[in-house]
Amino acid sequence: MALPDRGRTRPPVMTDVAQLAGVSHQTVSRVLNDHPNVRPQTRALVLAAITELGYRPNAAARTLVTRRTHTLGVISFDTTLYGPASMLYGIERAAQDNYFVSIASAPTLDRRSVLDAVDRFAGQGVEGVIVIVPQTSAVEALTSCPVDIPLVAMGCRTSPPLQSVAVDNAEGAAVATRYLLGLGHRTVHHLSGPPSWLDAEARVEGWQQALREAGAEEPDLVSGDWSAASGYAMGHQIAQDDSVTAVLCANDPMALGLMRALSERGRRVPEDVSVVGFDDIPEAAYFLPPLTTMRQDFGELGRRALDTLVGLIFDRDATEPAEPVVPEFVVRSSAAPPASVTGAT
Amino acid sequence: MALPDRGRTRPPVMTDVAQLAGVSHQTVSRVLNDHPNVRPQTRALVLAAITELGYRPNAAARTLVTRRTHTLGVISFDTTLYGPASMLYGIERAAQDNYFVSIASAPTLDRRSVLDAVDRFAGQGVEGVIVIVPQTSAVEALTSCPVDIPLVAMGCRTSPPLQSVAVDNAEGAAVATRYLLGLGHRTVHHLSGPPSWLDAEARVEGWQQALREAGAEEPDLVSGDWSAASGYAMGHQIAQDDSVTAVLCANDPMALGLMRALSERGRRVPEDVSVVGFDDIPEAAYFLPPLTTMRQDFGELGRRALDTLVGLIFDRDATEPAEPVVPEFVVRSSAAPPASVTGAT
DNA sequence: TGCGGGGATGTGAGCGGTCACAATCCCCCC
DNA sequence: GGGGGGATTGTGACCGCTCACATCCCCGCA
Repeated sequence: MALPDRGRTRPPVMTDVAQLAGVSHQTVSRVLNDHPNVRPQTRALVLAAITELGYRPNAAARTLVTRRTHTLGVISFDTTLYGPASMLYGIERAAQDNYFVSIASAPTLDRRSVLDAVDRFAGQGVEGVIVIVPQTSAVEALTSCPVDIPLVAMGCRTSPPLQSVAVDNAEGAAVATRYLLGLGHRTVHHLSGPPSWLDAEARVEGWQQALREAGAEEPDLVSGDWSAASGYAMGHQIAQDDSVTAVLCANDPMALGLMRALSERGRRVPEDVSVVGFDDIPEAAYFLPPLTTMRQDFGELGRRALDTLVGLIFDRDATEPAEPVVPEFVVRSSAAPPASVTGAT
Repeated sequence: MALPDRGRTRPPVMTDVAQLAGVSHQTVSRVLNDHPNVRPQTRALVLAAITELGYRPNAAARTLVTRRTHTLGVISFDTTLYGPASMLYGIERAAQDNYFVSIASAPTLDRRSVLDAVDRFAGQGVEGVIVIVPQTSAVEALTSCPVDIPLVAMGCRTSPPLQSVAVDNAEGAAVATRYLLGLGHRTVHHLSGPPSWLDAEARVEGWQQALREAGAEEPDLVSGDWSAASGYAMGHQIAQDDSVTAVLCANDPMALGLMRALSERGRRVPEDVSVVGFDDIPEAAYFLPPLTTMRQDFGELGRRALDTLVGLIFDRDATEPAEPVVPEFVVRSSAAPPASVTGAT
């Protein structure tokens, strides 16, 4: 299982550079690490030797003594989903200058599989881990994580001691709900995400609260699994109920599925039923009709997650919870006043 | 810039384990590496010491001597796009057991930025790199990559010596075009991807070839940038031309944008214009109307990319180009015979 | 009773860097 | 002309592991 002997000779090491430049290995090291107190002339000599030899410092050797890997791990469930993919992208963009980012997808989100992923990363020597697995089970597992490593959860609020950066899901859902109520709808139905997902739960709470504030009746909850397919399936159920005039969906794909189900049942959007999504995926503006939705700034979230993690890495006690990112409501045409208000059919 | 002193004492090392187990460090190493010739009793002793101490081998130290990092790098352009995200996911799932996968996104795909990414990875010591950046510029840069490292390009065919695993884009586009032609359309328009993207070009070729084979007139090419927004923008242009009855789009989001533009101009899909996409994103089945499209098996592609890369890592000369993955045509309802055939308006 | 030989284990030398510390060197000032 | 003192450079130890090799033990066989 050894690596084949690639290339002609063994790659140059620091001593080779030192020899060629006529200095000691330590001086080469100084040049490499931008130490002051190296004569410009000497530095130039070393630099020349480095390029001539095509020398590249050995990361493992350096790590062995500095104890820094400049690597962090990101654990995610399914990076094919727009949300996780965007967060991952945001993290990577933010980390690029200072860290390598290593990824791991947890096949399921039970305690075991999440903890295994953390363990794997710890074995690799990552300096910290960001977790995009906002399920209650995962969060519980992480809260009592046996591995001593800086950890940040991402996407939704978690309780201490587990640090997190979050979008204010509850507020987002509340704003959307109030908007629909404000349009004149008697009440708003909610097609939620899977029960054990924290952000799904937060959105449910926000929706409920807005309903309660307005004194509106709280319809039964219907939940999907984030996919358009589930939105479509549950959509048929929703479409049967003629009293439904407004539906808040927990993400955009489900809204898409719902709209298709609605259309198949001959119920028009927004004339008969108003639909609002969550996320603002790039395609949302081109749905038929264009989807009114709650935009999340995943890039910003990624940046904050990184900041928080770095804070944790360098100062164990930086435990002040970060402000949640507020989502932005994007009004397009999938939501409108109900027929009872406009007077139309 | 040193790491803070996390935890109470320094983590246990091999010698600690050896001492506790009453053996030499070498024996511990043997146990760790599943060497034969260790008495079961001794092995048990060592294992016990390991768990008692919570010992975890130091990856850097091991790498330093074995020269293996068990890490590979994936360079991608925008992992937010469905295609790249899925490929990345596929790679990660396939690699999980044997490698860590490190990611890097190239902000642009010029020579410089791609080569920088490879260089960064080389500095980290990855054993190989998979590149999901199928632009001509990137491929050219990679073909003459100065860094001696196993490299596999992903998504579309490249010319040797750069290895690649590919989807047969040309054939896919040809099949879709023939399908539309077979439906009775006089010709098929094509809303292509950006010019410098290899897979976009391959699809254009396939489309052209199918047209030529059928003796159909070849309309001017219209190209977008993969986004629904660009599909929408170009869609308006296409919608103006009443002679257009069938459009093959180079991916699904552009098809979505196109359909919206069409609908705004009062042209129905598929009655007035047939639309076919490419990729089969999970949402495609829920577009209005459901999109007929060419499905790509990105997971399989990821697996193959990994296989190829591993082949390259262990046997420099395994240079037989892999068979391209054939996409699967998925018929839904966005394409139909033209009005001239059905006799309707 | 002595010897060959293989299994089990120990010993010491690196792997390629960085760190702490020592050794120079140079310049300035008394 | 000699003594700081800072800038510059060199020396050797050491990070934690694996590798090559030496050693030791025990058994079978002559």
